[in-house]
Amino acid sequence: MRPQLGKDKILDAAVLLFSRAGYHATSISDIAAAAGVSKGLMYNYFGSKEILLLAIIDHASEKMFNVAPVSSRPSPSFTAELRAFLDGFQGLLEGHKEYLAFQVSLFVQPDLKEIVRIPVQARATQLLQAVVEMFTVGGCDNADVLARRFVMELDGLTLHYLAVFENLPLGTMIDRLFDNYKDYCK
Amino acid sequence: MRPQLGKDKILDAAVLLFSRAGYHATSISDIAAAAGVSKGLMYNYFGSKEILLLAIIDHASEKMFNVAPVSSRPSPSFTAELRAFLDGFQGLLEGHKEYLAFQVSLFVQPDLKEIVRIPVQARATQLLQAVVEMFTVGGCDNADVLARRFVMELDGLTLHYLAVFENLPLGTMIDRLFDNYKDYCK
DNA sequence: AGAAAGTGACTGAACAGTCGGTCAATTAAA
DNA sequence: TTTAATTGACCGACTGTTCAGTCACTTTCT
Repeated sequence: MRPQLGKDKILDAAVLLFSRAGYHATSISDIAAAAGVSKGLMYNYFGSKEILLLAIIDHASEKMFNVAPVSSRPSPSFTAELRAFLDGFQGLLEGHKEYLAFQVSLFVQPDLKEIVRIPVQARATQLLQAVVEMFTVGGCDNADVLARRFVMELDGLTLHYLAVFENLPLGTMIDRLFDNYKDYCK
Repeated sequence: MRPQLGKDKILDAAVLLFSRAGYHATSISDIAAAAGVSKGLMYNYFGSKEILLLAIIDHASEKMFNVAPVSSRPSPSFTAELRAFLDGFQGLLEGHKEYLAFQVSLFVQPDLKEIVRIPVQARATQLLQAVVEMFTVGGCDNADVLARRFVMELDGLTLHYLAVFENLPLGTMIDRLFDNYKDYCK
């Protein structure tokens, strides 16, 4: 049987165009044209534009947020762990700026939020849990509360980086976060 | 009371529908119908949907973020000032949740961001300046840096409140922010 | 071996519906 | 009467979606 080349091409083109222009501003025709494929093929693989969106969230999020759980790696110290996490986060921000902005946009548009709520929220809690675990094995008091605040700060940084102040000194802000949290745990 | 003019009815309906459903998911016909007015009248006052959007930002933001500058009010103490600011912020979040989500959505959709960048960014820097001033008259060291981090945390909290975790204990998180920043200044 | 039958990835014209936008005509106000 | 406010039928462009049909390929039959 002939390999399904089209499906991946559609997926890749859709991620790119959705991230570049936004969900509503990107038409199925645009995606098909960018993928070098017919419009009909899209409906052969994905039943609708909304289903394509869900497929993208699975597809792209998996590649992106696939951080190994803290406990599975040898953790030399809490500060090293924290440093590594923040470096990874910085890399994520710098490497996938447009897609991250797109993902935020999904959650802030009522019509799209309804569609993507479950999978994205699952990813969010997953991330929160990973941070809680980092603080827990790091021996912090009130790891839950601390983790939530930490993630909140991370999201604030993300929002500023993505949208508000274009030339935010990302490295400096990350360093400041590191300095602030490194002494909270033993 | 004087009957509401067509222009205002359009503006109010547009704010409501844009906030409820999002910019792209709201049509001019929807707005006209909700305002009890014809579609043509909308184009009499606003040249296009984009211009209507800009008008809304002026209209709604003015009513919403019209916080008096810190220096014009008598400031009994920094902690009181901070408390008042945070209470005001909490009120803003609780009272205009949908509109705030809408405003965030504008900045995170590439096509809309281009349209609203200047006015919204002006509001953002205005808010940042107000916070800097609060920290400055409060006698903080590094008021600039502190203010930026404070605003970042505020934005993170906003994002969580708006989108991520629906039942966030807002009051508790605000209190925690207050406790954390109240001792930074003299 | 070769022919026939079958598979499924892929196409693109066409669909009904919606969109933002226009404008000559009507109504209300000055 | 002159001016401004307001209407709603109308337009072309474009939307997401459908589906009958094509064709390179594999499997089965003779």
